[in-house]
Amino acid sequence: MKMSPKVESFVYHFGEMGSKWGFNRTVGQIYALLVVSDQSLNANQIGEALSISRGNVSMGIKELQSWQLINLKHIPGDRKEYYSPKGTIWEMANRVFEERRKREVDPTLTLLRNLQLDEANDDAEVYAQGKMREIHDLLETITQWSAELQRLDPAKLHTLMKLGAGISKVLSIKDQFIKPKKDSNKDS
Amino acid sequence: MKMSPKVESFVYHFGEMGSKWGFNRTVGQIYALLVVSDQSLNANQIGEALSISRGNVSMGIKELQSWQLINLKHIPGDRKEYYSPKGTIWEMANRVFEERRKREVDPTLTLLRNLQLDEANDDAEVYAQGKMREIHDLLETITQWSAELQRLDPAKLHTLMKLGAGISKVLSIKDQFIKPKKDSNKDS
DNA sequence: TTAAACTTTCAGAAATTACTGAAACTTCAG
DNA sequence: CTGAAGTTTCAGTAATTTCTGAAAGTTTAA
Repeated sequence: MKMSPKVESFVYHFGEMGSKWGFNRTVGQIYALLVVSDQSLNANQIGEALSISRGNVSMGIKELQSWQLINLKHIPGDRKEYYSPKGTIWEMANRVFEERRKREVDPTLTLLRNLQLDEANDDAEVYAQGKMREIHDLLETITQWSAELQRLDPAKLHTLMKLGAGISKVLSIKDQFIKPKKDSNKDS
Repeated sequence: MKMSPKVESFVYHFGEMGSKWGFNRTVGQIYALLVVSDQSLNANQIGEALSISRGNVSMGIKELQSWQLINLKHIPGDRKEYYSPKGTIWEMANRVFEERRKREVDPTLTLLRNLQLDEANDDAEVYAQGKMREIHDLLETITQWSAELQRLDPAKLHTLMKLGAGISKVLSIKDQFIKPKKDSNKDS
């Protein structure tokens, strides 16, 4: 398993990107390699292509499984396990967002809610709690929207997104239909 | 400068979060501290509150400036510089997205485009280029949408977001208005 | 059962990233 | 100017994260 120069630069670049997106360089490289390979690969092939140890491949695979990003396949007459990316690229992006939400955003929301419950002891704490509430609301809003995005059919959503107008036109249409209720959101 | 227990757990938590969002623990802590403080703080106060060295504070401040996340203020009769967070929380989130786009997504798009330009040498490369194109299109779509989001008035957008319906209703409304053109998107 | 073929685990080593603190630099009042 | 009050830089050190490879574990064909 030798990578072609194109695949190689793709894989190395996505190793670096991966490390900014929640998994380490090697994990990013393994996933990138699987995505651009037209066939499933076994652990030895992966290790050989990326020049990393067998143990490291195994850990990387495990990590990708915890993100639900890969499929495992058995080829008849071969005892090795073969790996391939699960779902489309779009589904992959969704899954990464979703997983990070669970791992990072949810615990933050819990913390912020708990800190709200504590009575403030002085003005400084009142101010701090106000800011924490702003952050809480922002995170919750983003979470809700992204949850709804994920409930849509990916192919349809993709088409809609590419279709043209973009979100500002969408929102202006929404505006004409959904009139703000009188004084129904005192906060913010 | 001693942090209250509430502020302390908030600050430490956001230090950890920060390290998953593109800056290191200390930078996250400094920003979190400034956000919940009702007054601007100078470098000594920050260092004391977080128990970090003067040099580290300086590096953190510099990093936050490169993300355009803080303001600098001079208090008459005091030669120290005082720092406070710039803009609202929502603007902060926008700025972080925007900055990461510039630093991470744009170079990726460039790479992917360059790899497209190279003629494929065999079937495997044709397959790989196809996948790279999918990733390119996904990133570009996300980029466009987020750019449009940022062009909207933040306050209005926030209100709209909290208003109710959510994106799926918005999209179904859009659907009724914008009919797909006949066969106009052969790709995807 | 057994043993060959494969996968996983994990302690220690290597690589990377972050932090300290002293020295260099800057600014400004007198 | 001068020097006191402040900020920044950066070489060396510390902390953290990642990787290796040998040993332990698992699976399956015979």
